[in-house]
Amino acid sequence: MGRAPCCDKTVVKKGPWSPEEDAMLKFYIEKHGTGNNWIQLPHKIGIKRCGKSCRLRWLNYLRPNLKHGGFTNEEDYIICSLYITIGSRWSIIASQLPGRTDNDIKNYWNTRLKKKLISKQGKAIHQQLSLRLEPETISKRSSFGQNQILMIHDENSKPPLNQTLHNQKADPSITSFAMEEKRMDVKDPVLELFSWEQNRVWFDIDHNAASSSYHHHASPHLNSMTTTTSSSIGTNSSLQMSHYTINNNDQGDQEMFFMAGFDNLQNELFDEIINNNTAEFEFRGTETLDNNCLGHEINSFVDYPLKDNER
DNA sequence: AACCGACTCAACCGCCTGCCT
DNA sequence: TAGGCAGGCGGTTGAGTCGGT
Repeated sequence: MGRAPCCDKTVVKKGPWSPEEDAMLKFYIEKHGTGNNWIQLPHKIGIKRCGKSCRLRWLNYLRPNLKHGGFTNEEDYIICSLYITIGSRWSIIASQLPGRTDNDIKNYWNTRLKKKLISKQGKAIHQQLSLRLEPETISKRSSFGQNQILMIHDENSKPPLNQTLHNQKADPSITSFAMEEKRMDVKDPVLELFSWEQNRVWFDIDHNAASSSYHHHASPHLNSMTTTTSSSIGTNSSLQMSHYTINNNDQGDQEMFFMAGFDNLQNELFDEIINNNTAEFEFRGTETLDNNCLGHEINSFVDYPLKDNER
């Protein structure tokens, strides 16, 4: 036996709301509030609607300060960033966008934004999103912090998609990588090159002041992003690149990269991702050592467009 | 002008969660 | 602790609209 319905479906009206119904609902709630009981609300107002329908109508259409349509580039960016990180948890995404409803964002993503991204970045990125972000594989209790860059590689040598996230509850202390390996010879600014190969993202660090050149290879597998690093002098060591993890329900932890200084560039970078067929980003900045933590201060980036035969 | 497929988005459905008794 | 219930949520639907032929 199924669950009892919340109201008598044979009595309540369904379909689009009339202006009169809207006016009655709006007038009543503005005067009396919801009374913390949506089920009783339509009876008090005197409209033949299901309580859930009243709630939805109020939240998605009638309540004050709602915005409809006209999503800005910044909103696009936030939606994409959060979708990549937490999946289709529209209410959480909506909580980051004042005046937007989860329904609006969901519709906008499904009808426009997803296609926009796919058309710009190619099918591979979409496949990557689908693979990585099956909602059931990510804990609903996960959270996220500031200064995160989620590096998404794909299987076809397309560019990684780097995203930084906004969150009002972010932990401001998260600003740098932490290395298990203690490195005491890092003094001067370095050039960092981010790129990708089959099944892995990689970046080079050229230590001007050091006697060796290090090549750090990150292998962001679906369920484990523990990385390894190797240097030109032949040592291999384990590199912990993240302070932060997202718990997958069944498959262990998923890690992310963190960097400092990226916030200033995120909109510019995002515009490049959205509007151009960017093949590669090269990040430039400063590497510092602090309490045995290797920090990467990103000051600028250069993007390289896709070649014609890659479009 | 008529048709038709694609698109949009308001609204519904049903499951899950958390609160209350 | 268990059961009932309302709220919350994400997926889906379908009527209306748009644009191309």
